[in-house]
Amino acid sequence: MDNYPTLFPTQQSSSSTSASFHSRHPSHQSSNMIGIIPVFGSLHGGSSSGFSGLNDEMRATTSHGDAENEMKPGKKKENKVRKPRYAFQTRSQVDILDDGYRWRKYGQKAVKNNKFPRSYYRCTHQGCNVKKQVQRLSKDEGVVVTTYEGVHSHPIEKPKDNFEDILNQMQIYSNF
DNA sequence: CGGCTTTGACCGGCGC
DNA sequence: GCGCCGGTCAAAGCCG
Repeated sequence: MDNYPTLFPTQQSSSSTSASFHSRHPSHQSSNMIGIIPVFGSLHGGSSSGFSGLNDEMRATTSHGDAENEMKPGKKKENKVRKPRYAFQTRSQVDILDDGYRWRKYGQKAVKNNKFPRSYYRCTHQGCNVKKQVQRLSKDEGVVVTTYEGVHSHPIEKPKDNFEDILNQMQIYSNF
């Protein structure tokens, strides 16, 4: 199946699946991407990544999440399709970073070792099971970690064609 | 009036 | 077997 038509920051050719950070609310804060961590379904290694402090805080988030949606004991699907997971570390004053998609909040839980809660969002598009969770580091209040799970299979709901947005994307991509 | 946030309860897995 | 923990559901309320 074509579950994964496009991946994330692999190539710059797919601008549709990219993320354009812009706030819907009239609160324009300075958001500088200071780190991006592609998290795959292999966390068993443990110290495979060199993200010391950050990874330590995020371990609780990505600890037991490794495989696809259906992983039932006894009836494990041979589906080797693992859901891609990407963690974005962004410097922003606000938690809500609109990437162009429409998200619906479906939960909020307190995180251990963290004074700030974690918000769970889900793409409101029908058939799009992309999830995303936003967490703020207790150590650095100005750092927001956004973890995307899954890949969108539909165009971005863009309010309008803003060159600024596209420019913003390109800047983000050329940042690393 | 519709879509979305909120918030507590619930569930399944894992560790002890 | 029990309790903890992270993730999800769902009813009610809020806001445009």
